[in-house]
Amino acid sequence: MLRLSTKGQYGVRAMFEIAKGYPEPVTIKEISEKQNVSMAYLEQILNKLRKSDLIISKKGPGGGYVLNKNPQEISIAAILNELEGPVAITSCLDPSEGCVRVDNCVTHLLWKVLGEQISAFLNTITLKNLLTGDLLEVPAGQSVRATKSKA
Amino acid sequence: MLRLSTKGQYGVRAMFEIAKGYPEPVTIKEISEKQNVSMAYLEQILNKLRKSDLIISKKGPGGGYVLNKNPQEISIAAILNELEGPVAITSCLDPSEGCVRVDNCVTHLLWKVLGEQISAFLNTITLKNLLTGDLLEVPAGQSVRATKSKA
DNA sequence: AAATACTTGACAAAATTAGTAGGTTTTTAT
DNA sequence: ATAAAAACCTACTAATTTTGTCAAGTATTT
Repeated sequence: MLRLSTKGQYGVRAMFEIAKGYPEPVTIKEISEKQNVSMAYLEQILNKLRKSDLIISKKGPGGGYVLNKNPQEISIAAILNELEGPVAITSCLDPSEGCVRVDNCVTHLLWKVLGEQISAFLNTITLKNLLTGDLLEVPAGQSVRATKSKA
Repeated sequence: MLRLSTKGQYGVRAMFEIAKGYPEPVTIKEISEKQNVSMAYLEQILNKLRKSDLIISKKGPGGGYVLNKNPQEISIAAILNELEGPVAITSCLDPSEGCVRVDNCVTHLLWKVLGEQISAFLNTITLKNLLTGDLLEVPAGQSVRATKSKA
């Protein structure tokens, strides 16, 4: 459950390749070869990311894609938001849809909090973290909800 | 992104209704009316939950479904696991599939950690929490990754 | 025996995902 | 100027998953 689509997965991997080359342009062909994703499919993905100003494109020989910010300023959340929309565990919680039941829905708050936790997590991880691999430093035992405080 | 299917959503809501009636049996018809889901669809869902021993069914007049444990012993994670399988952000991370790339996949660890965080969260929430509504007590500002410790 | 409720399996419409195909435009180097 | 390298754009389609419905049974209690 809670699968990410290939667009999101490939998108992050593509951004990783572009981050590796930063600040030099990286071509679709290179990304395609290194990440083993078809050029045509990558085009669609990078197109979206370009329109949201996460990357800049340069045409012609020597061209390619370049990050529009430093790797540490681009979060995984930002990438996925562009490619898959905001985290929305239920359609209810998608800002573009809206909830009919709302008040009498016991699970509404549950999914809302879960979504917020996921977003918070993805916001703290940047391309820099992927480059240096320091994701490993997340304490294994740390729970999202280790303690419960009174409201 | 990261949508839960209706099966998972309805499943949790159905379990909530059964928990509300606990320890008296609750019929499919009641659940259907209160949660506004078709009886036929609910049957499929409850069938799965019964096979995994989360609930017990009683036939005949006065029958219905009953929780097989106390509400505080049934986590949301347990319900969703039965209906949608384990949390697996990528197919790579689904134990029933497996990853070809693994070692050279920079994002593998990222999705693994995210999945673990989600599972940890869902494991801490029980039907009891849904009944009493004390989900509200989760501190709003608490981040999954507030501090970074050295490995 | 009648009422009530659960069981099973097949089927199908709708939506989403995943990817292909083919042509256009811009830039650079010769 | 011209050719090559690269990104850009639009449409289409095949496959898969989701979201259910339907119908004919089976089991239990009163």
